[in-house]
Amino acid sequence: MDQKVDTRTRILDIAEAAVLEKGFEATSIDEIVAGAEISRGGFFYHFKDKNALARAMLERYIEVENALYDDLFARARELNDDPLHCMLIGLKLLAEMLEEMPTGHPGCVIASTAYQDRLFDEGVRELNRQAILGWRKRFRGMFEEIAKVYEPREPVNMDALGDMVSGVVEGGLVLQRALREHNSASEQIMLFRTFLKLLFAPK
Amino acid sequence: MDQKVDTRTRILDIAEAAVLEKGFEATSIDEIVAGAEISRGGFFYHFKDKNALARAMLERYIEVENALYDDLFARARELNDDPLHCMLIGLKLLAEMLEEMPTGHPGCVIASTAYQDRLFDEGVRELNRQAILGWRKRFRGMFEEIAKVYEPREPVNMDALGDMVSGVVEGGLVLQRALREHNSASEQIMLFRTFLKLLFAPK
DNA sequence: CGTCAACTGGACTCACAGTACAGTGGGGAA
DNA sequence: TTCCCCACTGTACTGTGAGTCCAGTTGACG
Repeated sequence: MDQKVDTRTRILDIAEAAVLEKGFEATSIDEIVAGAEISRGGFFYHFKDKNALARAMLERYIEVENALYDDLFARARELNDDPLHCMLIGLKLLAEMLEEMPTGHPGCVIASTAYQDRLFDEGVRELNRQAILGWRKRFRGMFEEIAKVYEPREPVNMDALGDMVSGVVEGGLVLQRALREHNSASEQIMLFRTFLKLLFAPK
Repeated sequence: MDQKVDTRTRILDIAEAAVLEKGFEATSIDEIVAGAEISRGGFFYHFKDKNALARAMLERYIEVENALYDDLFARARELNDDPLHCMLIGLKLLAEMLEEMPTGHPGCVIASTAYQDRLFDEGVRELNRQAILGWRKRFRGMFEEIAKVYEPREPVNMDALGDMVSGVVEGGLVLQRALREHNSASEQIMLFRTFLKLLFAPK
């Protein structure tokens, strides 16, 4: 079924590259079809419409992103057992990774779909929402571990702090795109890291 | 020339509301034309194409946003002369204002255009860029004033810290849109405020 | 040998952006 | 009073891209 590289995956690969480069709306089906060397009929055989494509892309993105976070913080944990230092190392690794990514980062697809809202159906929007809620849960858990060891210097809402990881990444990517600077996102993450250092500083 | 409400302004008003609600691409010219009660010819008399409309909208947005910041921090300054407290009060006011805005905040147009990139011409992109650079300058100046009085607890890049205001707002608005929660942006600003309190805390 | 999944290819419809241009109504300058 | 021009109206057209429909082809497998 997928000896060479199955067509569906090839469509997603081509679409992914195009969307990261110029956005979803600016990417035409004809273009994807040409890139994947299939017919228009072939495209619609795999995806009911552009919405179905968006959904499939988002699903893949979110999986990749989650795997990336898993890997990042697993590596950080190997380097240091302390939850705070693990977090700080993980964020450093994330910042470095973002600087090395020339084109774009999966995260930006979240913002992209969020801002083109009505172009997508409820399924896509809900997927988006669940992804962010998943990251909230993930990071809130980590922050709670940290808070057990280091009492926060100021009271903070742990859900909001969890969201701040996603928020800083998304915001950084917006800045990066608009400014045409390639390190804005990593700079913003490093500032967030400074925040955490101060927030959980031992007395 | 503009006794009732001149047509150009009326077009911009209608377009603004529609774009804030559902995004630029999802807003058709026919729809704007119907809303403003003019003919298609009338629209193209005022705007060469959709790009020109985007540009005019962005220009207006950026002006409004700048006026808003001027006003906010002027009010903050009246309440407290100290640069740090002025900043903290200003951010509080901003957070409150964001919570009261039901639909959307001008800022989101920045992210929106940043992510639909190729849909717009270089003029629009450059406008976007200059707006963010303007805010960087504005907030960097304020942070430098603060740093003169309160030495930062950790070394920070002042440009990046200036950008962080825009980044946190943009990121917060992305979260807010995606999560369908109305207070994410204000929560994120309040966390950023906590960061500043810790960063510039007297020893 | 038949059948089913995975396509190809072509001919549609529809919506929307954008062009072109002829005409019109009203207010100010000559 | 006339004329002119600004701010439109209205119609008709082109082009592009999404999406539909469907008849036909090809190759793997039972």
